[in-house]
Amino acid sequence: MRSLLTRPAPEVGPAILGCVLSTTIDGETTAVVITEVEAYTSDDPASHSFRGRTTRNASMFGMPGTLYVYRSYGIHWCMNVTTSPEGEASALLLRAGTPIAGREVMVRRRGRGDHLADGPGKLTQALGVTGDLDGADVLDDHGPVRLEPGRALAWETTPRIGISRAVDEHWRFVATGEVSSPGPAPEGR
DNA sequence: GAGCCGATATTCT
DNA sequence: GAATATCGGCTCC
Repeated sequence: MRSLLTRPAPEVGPAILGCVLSTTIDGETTAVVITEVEAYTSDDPASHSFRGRTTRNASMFGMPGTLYVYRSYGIHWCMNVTTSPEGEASALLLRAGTPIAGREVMVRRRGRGDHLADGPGKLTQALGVTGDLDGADVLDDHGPVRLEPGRALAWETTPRIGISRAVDEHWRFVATGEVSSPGPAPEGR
């Protein structure tokens, strides 16, 4: 898994779709199948790391599998997983997932029963991810956030969302078709 | 279902 | 002082 992540984000993106992302916060475990990501590279004008290392984006320069959590629009948390070798600031923004475990916990955290994790801010809220987890290693089996292999999914690329630079790079990867999963039926989109 | 708008923190100009 | 890797609630079809 670590070697998989030690590549540029646009290559890792499609492989991450279908993987299982789980968190254990305050003894409560939740998990989703990743269905939507965006890639950001070190020489990418739209990336937080483009202007060099700062206190906020330091985790982006860490080893592959490092979690980078930042606050978006002052209100929401967004989570990334660092790719590429240490020192190279390439990362995947995790945008959405399908709940497969701990659904009740997500509903409580979100304060509603639908649209649990179909957006970047919603995903972090449903999983209980906050800035406290910035810098965690997602490949640590005993860590609070874990990334595990899953089923490969069909996918397509689209332009990235909410940015103004390098809009022509189609580095948003969206899973298409059904996510086969145990448990309650996943919500649609 | 699509489209507008306010909330709010951190960074950069 | 402006911009931003967003969301939820509101309106108006």
